[in-house]
Amino acid sequence: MRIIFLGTPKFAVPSLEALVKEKHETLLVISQPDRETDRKGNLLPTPVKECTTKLNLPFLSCDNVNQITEELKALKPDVLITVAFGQMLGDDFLSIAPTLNVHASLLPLYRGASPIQASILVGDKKTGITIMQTVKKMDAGDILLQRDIDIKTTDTYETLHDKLSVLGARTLTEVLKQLKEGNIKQIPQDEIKATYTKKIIKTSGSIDWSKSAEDIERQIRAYNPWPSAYSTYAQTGEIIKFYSAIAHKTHTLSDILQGLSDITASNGTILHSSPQNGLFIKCGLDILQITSLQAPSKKILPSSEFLLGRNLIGKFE
RNA sequence: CGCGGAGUAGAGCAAUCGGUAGCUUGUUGGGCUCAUAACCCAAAGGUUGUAGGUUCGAGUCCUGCCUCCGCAA
Repeated sequence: MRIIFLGTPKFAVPSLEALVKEKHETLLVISQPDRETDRKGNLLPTPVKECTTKLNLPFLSCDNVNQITEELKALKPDVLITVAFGQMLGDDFLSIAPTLNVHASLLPLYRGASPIQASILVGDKKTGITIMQTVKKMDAGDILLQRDIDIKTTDTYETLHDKLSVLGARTLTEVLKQLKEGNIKQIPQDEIKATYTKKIIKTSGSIDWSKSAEDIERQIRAYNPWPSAYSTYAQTGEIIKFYSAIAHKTHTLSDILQGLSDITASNGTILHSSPQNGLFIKCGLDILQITSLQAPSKKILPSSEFLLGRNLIGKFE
């Protein structure tokens, strides 16, 4: 099929590669303009742009595709595909040809910018990919196909993102195949069940120690590696980032910690800290054991190594 | 030249005014114990990222370069 592909970040790359592999005719690939910079301030190409250079595909950077609808129409595409593109699409654009979107959740759940993080935060057992029609209302179009995937208790944003981006590519090729054969059903979304997710910002990572250890552990996984869950170490005022942790029931740990610390302390208190046993922090419910963390300007370290060089006392706020 | 931090033993960190480079852990050897991620003794392990400069003397001060990290999503 004749396809115009719109995508920007890493998530979209496997889908684009799949189109090429399935020998669809990729008329044009469009990304947001390059925005990320390295430490020296040089602009970095978007992952999709980088991929097109490698695959030798026609490419265009564009900060508003609604202004080039005529040019796109002239290419006579059969279908337009958006994967994490990042621009609002207007009526003119959507009238060019059927437009499909690859979304990383089981819609109508988690519409919006951070579906992967949302599914981990909530503690869902499953999430998945939805291929749907792109309409003006965000992520609200009719569903063409869904495929689900288990969320493991060890999955972080990064691992789940990578799995879903591959699943997204596979699901997309399936839909295109069905579309070509002309036997595809469209199922409207149940608006009542729709939920929405916001764009993640830096401060989303701030830890509220009055939450349960389980909730905080999921927050750590959902925001690993970015923006990462963090908290202020009261003793020095430094922001410490947390990358992995284990939630323990208070009653199963009280034996281990007995005599070492006061498990009735306030939320955020460091109950125990030693290279041998690890780092334990009091939460609103139960106890969180931090297993890897990072001090400012330092590397991410397992807690055993982190605690060799410095002893943590007091509390996090 | 976007702003900031860092580089010291295998690993993680100290080193006050510029004056003997230490600590924890790991490794190796020995000892002890019913027993441990236990305890005791000993040893090995460093061109302090790199190239220069200042100095009687530089981990420390100055300049260039390399590498890593945070901010900027």
